[in-house]
Amino acid sequence: VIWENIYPRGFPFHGAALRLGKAHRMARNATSSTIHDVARAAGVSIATVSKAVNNKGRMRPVTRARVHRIAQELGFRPNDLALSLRRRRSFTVGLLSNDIYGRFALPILGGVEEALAARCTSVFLCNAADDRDIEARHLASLLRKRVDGLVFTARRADSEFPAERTTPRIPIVHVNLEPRLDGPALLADDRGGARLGTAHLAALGRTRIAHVSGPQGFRAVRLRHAGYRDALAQAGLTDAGALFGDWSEAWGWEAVDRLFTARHGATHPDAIFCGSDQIARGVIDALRHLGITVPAQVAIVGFDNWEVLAAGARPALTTVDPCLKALGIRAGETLMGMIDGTPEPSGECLLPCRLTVRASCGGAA
Amino acid sequence: VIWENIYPRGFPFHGAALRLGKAHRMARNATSSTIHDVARAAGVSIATVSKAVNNKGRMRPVTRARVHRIAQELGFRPNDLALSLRRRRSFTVGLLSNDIYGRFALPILGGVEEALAARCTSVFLCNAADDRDIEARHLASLLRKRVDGLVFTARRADSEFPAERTTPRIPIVHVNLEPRLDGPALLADDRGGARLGTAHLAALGRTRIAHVSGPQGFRAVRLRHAGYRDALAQAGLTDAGALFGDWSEAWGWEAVDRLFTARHGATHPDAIFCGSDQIARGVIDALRHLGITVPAQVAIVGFDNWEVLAAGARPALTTVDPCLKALGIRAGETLMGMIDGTPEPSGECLLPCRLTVRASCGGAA
DNA sequence: CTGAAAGCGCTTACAG
DNA sequence: CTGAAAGCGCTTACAG
Repeated sequence: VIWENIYPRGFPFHGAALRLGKAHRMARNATSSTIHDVARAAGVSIATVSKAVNNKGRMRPVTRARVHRIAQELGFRPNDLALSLRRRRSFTVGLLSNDIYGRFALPILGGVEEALAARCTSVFLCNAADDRDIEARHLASLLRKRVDGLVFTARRADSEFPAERTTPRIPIVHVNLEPRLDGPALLADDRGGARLGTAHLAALGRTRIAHVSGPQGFRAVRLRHAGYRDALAQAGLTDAGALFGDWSEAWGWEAVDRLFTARHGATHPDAIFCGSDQIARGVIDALRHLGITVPAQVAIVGFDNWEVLAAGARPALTTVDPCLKALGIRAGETLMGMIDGTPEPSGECLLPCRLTVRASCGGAA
Repeated sequence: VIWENIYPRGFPFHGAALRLGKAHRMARNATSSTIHDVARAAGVSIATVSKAVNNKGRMRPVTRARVHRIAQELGFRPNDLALSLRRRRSFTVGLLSNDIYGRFALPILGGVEEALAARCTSVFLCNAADDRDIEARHLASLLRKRVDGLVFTARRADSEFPAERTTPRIPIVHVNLEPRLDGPALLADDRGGARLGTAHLAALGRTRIAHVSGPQGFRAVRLRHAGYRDALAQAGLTDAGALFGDWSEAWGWEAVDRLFTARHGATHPDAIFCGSDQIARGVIDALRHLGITVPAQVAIVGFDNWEVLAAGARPALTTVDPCLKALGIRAGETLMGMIDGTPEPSGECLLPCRLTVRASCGGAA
């Protein structure tokens, strides 16, 4: 095929007749029609085309209509790159995480994307993969691309992320992450959520409520433990034991072994508030294995509302939902507000968790 | 605070001394220094700055060094918007899915992002959320942003996605999705994977291998079933029964009930090849509940290598890994190749699955 | 009602 | 060795 003049004015190959495959043509990003093409075809100036297609300014209705029609026929698609250059606003934001693969980043990411799409802005997805170099490169690239704002998220709220400490001069929001740069941080209220889950157990009449959670090095673990103790105190109950291990089902099995097999007598817990659904899942499976019925003998509450684990459990797991997607949506909206000029205080802002009631506590919703 | 002249030449407020808050300033995207600023400070022309910072052209080393230093001091960061406009290449691609929340989109997405980041191109994340309108809007936005290429992915390989049927004139690749527009499609080899899993069971000496899978409406279910039968035929074994239900643990429990409780005699399977890890998980738990030991009495193989389910199972699940992340990486590389001009045939390209051996079959790796 | 011109921030032949 | 100028594709005051 001979393509003539597919290179626009000013391009090195302009004017040459070149023999090119489709692939090559596509590589040059298939020069779609511009405002000049429309202007020429409609017999007007580019200024008029601009006003017409943007429904701005004043002109004879018939002119506007003709321009519209021709733009349509030519498949005219305004070039946002040019627009952004002029506007000094790209309608683009960067989402940077140290762990995009993590199960928890996903709903946040989806929420942010949803909120931004609703405000006509696109999001660049960047995974720093726990690598400082990659993180720096992503950040530099985002800044060169003139994103209007930045959102940071991480695997853990207490991550040392971003490592970069110089704040770029654009709005920033942190999601489920302690803020390390200027700008607000939206976090799930772990402590409040734990209070909610534990109080649910107490309200159902359980009096010997144990706690099985992850590594105490995690901020989330400490906060959830604190919330558990808050609720106990409030209900006038005493601590039936808090066990800390790792984030795994295996640890749930082991904890049950410690709580029910190794100990004896009537001191067994009648409820367990777990620090994660994974742990809760192990606990439930282990109890069934021991012939201890859930919820009749022991009621269980988890944390995370990780659908595949919680809904698949037998009985299905009642659990605290950190509402990560809502967090993402809220973050997206906050960022858009800042971009539009609404001042936002730096610092942490906690969003409430919700209890998702299934079958593992017996009580109905 | 009085900010003078923070608006560049040509901007409506240029030249005015304005009283503005920080938020407002940020909203205008904090006009960072341009090539003109550097040129002025260095006492050279912008052409020279351009050549200097890009290490192109020839000039006195001392000039280059000075420009470098000044650019550094001024925190000069080239504006990619301007660059892209000139180059007609944005170093940006769009990733559009009908289900970004899905567990399967995640590793694909991560793989694509990783491959593209390595080639200095950023990815726009777009979730169509099964909504035609949103899909169309995202697509239009991506095209206006002049992405260099597009990758489509979906919850199911046989999704009617994208709904849009007119192919944009830029490279496209489909990942784990039957192609509906021009361009190649990279898919996991479900049939080959199922063959792998079933053959593993046969090689271990199992002779009565059953199959428990999801809804037959899914392409993946039909292909995995076919692969299962391939392997059976190859091993000279007969079909010990294929059951189709839904993608849930509960269905795994029910299938076990049908296979082991409802039937009697010596005809029980000694192995089950499951169509998903979720199903396999239900099967394993149900077997344990019945006092049937895995793998001694019954060996299990799953499909997906969904870490949280497979590693958490007791015993840990041997399963077929569709290598989704590798698929994503490959897709990213293919797309970059196309953008650079390498022609790529349209049509499906299957990538091999791998067996991840854990404990549910007994045999070691 | 319509258009010419300047400008957004860059790069690249081309001339000096 | 260095710089003036044109051009990427748009928008917006301003003049006619």
